[in-house]
Amino acid sequence: MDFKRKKIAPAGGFSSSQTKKKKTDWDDDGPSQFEEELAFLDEVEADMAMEMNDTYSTADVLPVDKLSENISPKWLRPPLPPIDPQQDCICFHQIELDHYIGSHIPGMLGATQGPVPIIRTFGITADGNSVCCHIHGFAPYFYVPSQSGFKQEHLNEFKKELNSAVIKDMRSNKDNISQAVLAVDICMKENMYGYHGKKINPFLKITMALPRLIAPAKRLLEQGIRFGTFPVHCYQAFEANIDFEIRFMVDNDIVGCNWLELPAGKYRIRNDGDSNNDTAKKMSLAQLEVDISWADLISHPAEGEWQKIAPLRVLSFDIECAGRKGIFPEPDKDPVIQIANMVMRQGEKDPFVRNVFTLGTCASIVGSQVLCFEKEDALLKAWAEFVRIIDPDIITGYNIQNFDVPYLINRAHTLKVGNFPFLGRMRNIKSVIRDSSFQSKQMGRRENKVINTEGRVQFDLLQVLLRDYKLRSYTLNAVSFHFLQEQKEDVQHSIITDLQNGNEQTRRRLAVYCLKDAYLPLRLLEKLMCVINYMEMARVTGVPLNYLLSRGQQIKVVSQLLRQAMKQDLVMPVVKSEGGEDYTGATVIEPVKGYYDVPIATLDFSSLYPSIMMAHNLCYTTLLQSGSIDKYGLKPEEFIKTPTGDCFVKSSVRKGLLPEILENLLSARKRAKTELKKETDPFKQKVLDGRQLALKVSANSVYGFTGAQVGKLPCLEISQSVTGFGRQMIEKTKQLVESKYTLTNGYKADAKVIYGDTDSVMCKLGVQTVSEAMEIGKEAAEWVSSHFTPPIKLEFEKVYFPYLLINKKRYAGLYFSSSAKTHDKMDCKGIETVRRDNCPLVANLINTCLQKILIDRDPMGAVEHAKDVISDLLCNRIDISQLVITKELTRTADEYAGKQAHVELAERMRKRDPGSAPNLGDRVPYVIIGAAKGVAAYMKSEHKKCENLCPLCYQ
DNA sequence: CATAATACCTAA
DNA sequence: TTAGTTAGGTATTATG
Repeated sequence: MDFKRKKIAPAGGFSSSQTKKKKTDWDDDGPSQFEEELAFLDEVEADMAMEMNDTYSTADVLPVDKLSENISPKWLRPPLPPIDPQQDCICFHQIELDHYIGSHIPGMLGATQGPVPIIRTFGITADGNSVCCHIHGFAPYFYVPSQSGFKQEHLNEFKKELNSAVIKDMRSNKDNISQAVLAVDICMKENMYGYHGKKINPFLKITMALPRLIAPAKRLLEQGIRFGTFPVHCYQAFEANIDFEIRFMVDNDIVGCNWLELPAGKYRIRNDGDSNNDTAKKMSLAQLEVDISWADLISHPAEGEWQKIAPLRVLSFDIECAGRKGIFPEPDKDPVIQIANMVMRQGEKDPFVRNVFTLGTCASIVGSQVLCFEKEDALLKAWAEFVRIIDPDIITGYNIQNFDVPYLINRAHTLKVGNFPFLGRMRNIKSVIRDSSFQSKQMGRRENKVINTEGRVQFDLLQVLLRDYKLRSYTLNAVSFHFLQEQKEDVQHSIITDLQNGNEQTRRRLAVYCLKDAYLPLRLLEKLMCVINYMEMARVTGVPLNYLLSRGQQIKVVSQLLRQAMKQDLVMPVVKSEGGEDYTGATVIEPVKGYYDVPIATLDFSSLYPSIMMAHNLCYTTLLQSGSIDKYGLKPEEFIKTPTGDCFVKSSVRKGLLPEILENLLSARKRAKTELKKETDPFKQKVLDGRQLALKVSANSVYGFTGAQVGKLPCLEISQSVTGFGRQMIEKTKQLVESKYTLTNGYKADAKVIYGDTDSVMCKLGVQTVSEAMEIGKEAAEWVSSHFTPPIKLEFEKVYFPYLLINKKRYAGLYFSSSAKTHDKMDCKGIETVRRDNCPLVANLINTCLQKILIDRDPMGAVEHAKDVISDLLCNRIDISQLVITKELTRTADEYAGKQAHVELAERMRKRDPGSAPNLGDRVPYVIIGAAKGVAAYMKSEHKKCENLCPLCYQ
């Protein structure tokens, strides 16, 4: 008998701590692979420097406190070339845009007295110089229809103010004011109110009337939105719930991360001295700080040459703290002992700055600068200065947003390091920690800390991964393994303090570990093309980069909708959102369950919901209200009735905004794809690929937006019509396929649609080979397409052969698409193998069984295998400590009242070691500690004959 | 003990 | 001051 316990390889890249190789004596080990990699970077750099001779002059040191003698010239940005404001234009790649309340600057548009709102944007020139630009004269506003209860005395006050206004354009349009009034943006803080019958801050009154923006509102009010859902009189205000930044960007055709141009003669450069008192003093750490009026600014659409990306500086860092045994480090008690930094220019391969700040001595590390400090406060002070000198545009790391940055700020506060919390680009703005909670159906409730770093975008890799990827584990180690097949340096958390208290060699070991933790996020960012993809998303949807990480899906659609609405002279109403009835969604065709040893052709509608909206012109502005048909005397050929009974006018009467947005997105995607094919430069290819992906994702989220009942502009008539059309289409597709491909029509067999979900049908065509199935599939797709309104299109996508249909939303098959000879992959949908709430043993077992069934075509072999594994399990031949189960802990332990195993476990972990206790949203690996009732009896019974999975696995 | 309610995660 | 949708399978927990 075999008494040895079998080792089960962990599935899904998860590796429990027990399986890791333990290094007990690090001094005896040679350099790790990472150390060699670091050393290699040094060599590469030396060669480059020889060729290019690219050292920067130290003359351009930014006016911050000196960071001892360790300042390296390569930390500095390239020196600013001489600029003649009358002759030279300045172009920069804008990466952040915000606003503040400041005061008037002579020569600039806007109110001359009192506080004025100023837009501020940061960016980088093509040469890598940092720019801070103050944009003057743009005022917040929203539209108020004159008949909606706006008091006449307000209007009179407005007129008075306007008559004395300094902006001359305003005068010529003053007669519009009685028709439509532009009032304050409610997002403005401090004693300013939107118009809700409340008070209006006087300074805003005189800056409000931007004539070209009155025009559409006026027309709107005169004509009404003829076919709009929302009659004007129903709403107090239009576009009152729009963020000021978005308002500015939309009105000026600026999209997130595009290039801005300051034309020669139109801007003023700020400088440090106070010699010139009509020029404001430089307030930022940017190399170039300028003022300009909003009307003078030129925005370049992200096309052609302006698709380029400036050499942005990306800083990745990681800190280590000396925690007490078993207690999670607390910033008021536990010191920061190391901070590792990696700085890279976007588009380059390797970081050009690599260093580590250590508390206490540390032996040298080839490929990295080591900066040793005796005192912790000096270390923190120096690091903050380092950040200000490096002047990063993007700050990244792993969980920096909720751990590293707050910890550093709190620690610096405890140690009274005065200048520490100035991590942004503004000299006078302190970085403070704010708590924010964000909840959405997509991501659940998420508590976050927010730290302001003006001009620098925080790009916490953990947050990116939580948003974009569904993973079994989100530890840096697991993530690195999953994407890079690489792991962290092997240092247990518990020994960090011991390493710190050791000698310069042990601290060196810790420093290498810390460096790798700063390096890995950079590598991951690169591998996953996060920066490029996010920038393309910002450009496509028009929102600033930081919105993409801090806000939800809706703002992206709102931004596009506003832009399109402006083109058609329409304004967006404000609706109060209230939860209501759910509407019917898609159809899932009842599956004919079974194992199919014949090819199954799969036909899909490509971008089903967007194409429905385009085909039928579904939009807010085309929806007809009950009674409108008679009221406007519409002829039957001028409108359609959707399956849900809602009516929309055809595009011949009025073209909808949503269809237009979708057409633009999809045609831009087509363009990007063709450009991608032509492009040979791998960097540009990445950009284009990121772009086409962003375009696809944006198109698909438009439907969701219309159905979001707690949202900015829900319209269930649209969303339910879309799903209604979808249901009709999949049903019709099934009928068409089954009626044409029949024996009587001369085909080999009667075709049968055995399954379908939302936009796809799986067809058994009665043919024996993959290539036949492909051929008929293609023909069928084309033929069926001809029965629908363009651009709706059914496409042949793939053949499954063989195909195992277990249930609705649960199937597996070998996927043939690129070739009829060999399968591309084994495709599993909804089965345990793709779910993250199973123990890996189950996932592995089922995966192996599926392979036996589909690849080896040996179902009985699969049964035998399952029996063997269950037998091993029941006879205790599997090391139970390897049987790791992971489950999502999405609620606080209290809410569960200790009723689920993983919650119980979380509580025990907290008791034993509060430091390692799981937090909200963490995944908790745990082992079986007791079997359920009935398992013992089950084990005693004839489990050898059991063909089902052992309940143990599920316990 | 049977059934309903709920949690979780996925398909599209 | 902010949040994309519905359909649906499977396991676990609550309830009579």
